[in-house]
Amino acid sequence: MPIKGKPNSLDIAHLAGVSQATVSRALRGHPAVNRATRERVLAVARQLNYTVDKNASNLRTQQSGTLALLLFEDPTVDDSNINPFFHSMLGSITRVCAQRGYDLLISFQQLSRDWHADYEDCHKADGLILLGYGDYREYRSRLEALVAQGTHFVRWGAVLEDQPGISIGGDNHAGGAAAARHLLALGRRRIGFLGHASQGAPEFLERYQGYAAALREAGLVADPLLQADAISTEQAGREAAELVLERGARVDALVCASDLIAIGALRALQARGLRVPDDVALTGYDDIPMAQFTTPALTSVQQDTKRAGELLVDTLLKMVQGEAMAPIKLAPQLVVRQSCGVSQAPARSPATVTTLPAHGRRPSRGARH
Amino acid sequence: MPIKGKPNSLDIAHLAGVSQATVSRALRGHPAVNRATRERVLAVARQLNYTVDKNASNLRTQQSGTLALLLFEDPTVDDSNINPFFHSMLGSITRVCAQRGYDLLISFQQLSRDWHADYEDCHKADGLILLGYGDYREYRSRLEALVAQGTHFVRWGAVLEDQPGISIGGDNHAGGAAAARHLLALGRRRIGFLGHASQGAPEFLERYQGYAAALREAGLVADPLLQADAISTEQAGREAAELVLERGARVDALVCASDLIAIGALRALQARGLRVPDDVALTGYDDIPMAQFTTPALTSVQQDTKRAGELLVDTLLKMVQGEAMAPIKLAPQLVVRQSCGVSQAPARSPATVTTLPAHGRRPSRGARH
DNA sequence: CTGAAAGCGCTTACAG
DNA sequence: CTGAAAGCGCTTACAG
Repeated sequence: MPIKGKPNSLDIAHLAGVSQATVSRALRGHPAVNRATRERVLAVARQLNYTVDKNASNLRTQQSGTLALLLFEDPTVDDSNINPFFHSMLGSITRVCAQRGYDLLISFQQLSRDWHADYEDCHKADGLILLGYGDYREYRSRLEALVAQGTHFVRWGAVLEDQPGISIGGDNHAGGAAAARHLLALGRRRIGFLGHASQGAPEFLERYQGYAAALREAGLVADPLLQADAISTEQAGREAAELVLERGARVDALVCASDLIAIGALRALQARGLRVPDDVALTGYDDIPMAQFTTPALTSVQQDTKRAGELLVDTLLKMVQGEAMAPIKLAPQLVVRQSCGVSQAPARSPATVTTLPAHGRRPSRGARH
Repeated sequence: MPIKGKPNSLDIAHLAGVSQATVSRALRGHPAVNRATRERVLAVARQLNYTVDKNASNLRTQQSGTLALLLFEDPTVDDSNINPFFHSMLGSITRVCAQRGYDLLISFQQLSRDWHADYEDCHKADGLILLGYGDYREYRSRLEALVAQGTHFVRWGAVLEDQPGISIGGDNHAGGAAAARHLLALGRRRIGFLGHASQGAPEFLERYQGYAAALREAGLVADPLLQADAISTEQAGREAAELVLERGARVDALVCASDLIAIGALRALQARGLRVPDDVALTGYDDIPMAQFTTPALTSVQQDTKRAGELLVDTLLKMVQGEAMAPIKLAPQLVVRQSCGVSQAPARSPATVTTLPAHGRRPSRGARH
């Protein structure tokens, strides 16, 4: 065997005594190839450690067998600390891609970069998965550009009306409502909300609206004095909690738009000598791994990241194949721990999990509408 | 503009009134191109939203501008739970790749899969970054195969003598010793070790050896009754702690080979009614985010994942360019929290950090040997 | 400074 | 069932 670089299909052809076209067919399992021929070719290929050059085959077929995951982060967030919620999404997406035989390209983009043309246009990926918490108003126009170019993409985030492209997200309204109802059922009445309740953060806004709706159901009104904006970081949570406390209004519970916010709030409360849950009860959102280690352990709204990853990948793959797909909302689950005080449910396991019906959308497998 | 698919360089050439070769040169910033010509080409390209087809250019140049990150996990680990330590490595590697202008392909491989030919051979990546905790004996032969094929790769893990390829890793001996010395300084004498102390897990073995060396320095001997094997999961940690306790030998401290093991041990101890740190002190390893949220917060040995990511990527990139590189050991830091009891150091901040000198290797920037 | 031409390694109609 | 040939979209000597 010559000690040249990687062998190509012509090398295999010579050694197997067939044409290069036949090598290609044999390797791809083309049905017309004679069985004996195919086996000869495969044997030679294996012996030479031959693999098909992806650049060449992709160029020829005009597809890449690769998906790109683009993660946008709030620029204010510390570079090295990706939101833990995304880790679990990433793990799930990676595995599903592998199962489907696709490679995954990943990139942590800044909103400022000119990403829209990056991957699919240059044929490095067949489609894009967008993940992130940037200001929705800022990047909505980017989504429109992607749609206009015919780029295939799915996005994790709030599922809104009249949205460019396909979004898959949790039912944030149901999740926010569940957290608030849980607190109401435990007798809390002065319930605040920590997190951006604005158009720029539609997921948080929906959680806020769910929270407010639950209060209304109970004949209460969401008190603006008990709400403070926060992005999804511990520090922002701490500052938001301090802001609410400084306003002096009575508060006996805080629904937080994320676990990181809740952890920050927990620290702020404890620093003030307030007891959680005795003085102020707390709920988080996402159920990141840390939630079970805080003291008290955090009651949180869990999103099914495993299923989310599957839906994102499979939806995108179908879109790449030309199918028209629809947005999907996933039902969240309330995970009850100790940060809200005694639950009425008998605490048999360390955490009690309640599945919530999705709000307005069917959460079932492959749900479309 | 015709509504055909993506424009190619010939389309640009026609519209700019130049040859296709000139378009290619202009786009790549070739110095010989006339300034006015280049600007005309760039203007047309921008207008048509043209991007170079990577498959074509990679095929032509025989390189990909892409690195592949292969993560191996212990097959016994739950699929959805990647070791949190790897998350932070992953974040760091991703960012460095982006900074260096490289794309990153990621894959969570099972050891069983035939990965060695996967990425570089088929020209999807110029080099491989290997990350993982599989059994070292099992995959050492794979590393040898990679070396034999001339594949460019770097690996995160124990830096051993006579190792195939280039490894970059923490100074585990120094880390294990630091944890044990800290406990010794606090008056503990019956110090155990939780984690695989075998050739199959060289990082854990080195930590164990550091621990044993520190005991020897203090005139003590590592008691086999106080050691139990564990892979890096909470459950394994719990079981290992239970095993040690069941043996009935007196124990007043446990050095754990990872934070997950320590968290499991913490739960096992507390379930038995033992107080941490009063009855048994505990140290972890890796300083994952959860370590600061346990009660008591976990004293741990921190690895500089940011720097590790930089070194992995930059070393690999140099290897791709033909440079010969050497292994690197990174100095770890002891992060003191509450799980070992009162520290002699005045606890000014919530955590006291001590940088340790690397053991036997220079930890300095770009260190080689 | 620019163009014509070769060629990277495949896949896939088109013949036979 | 198999081969000869075209062509995917680039980059880069080679001329001029």
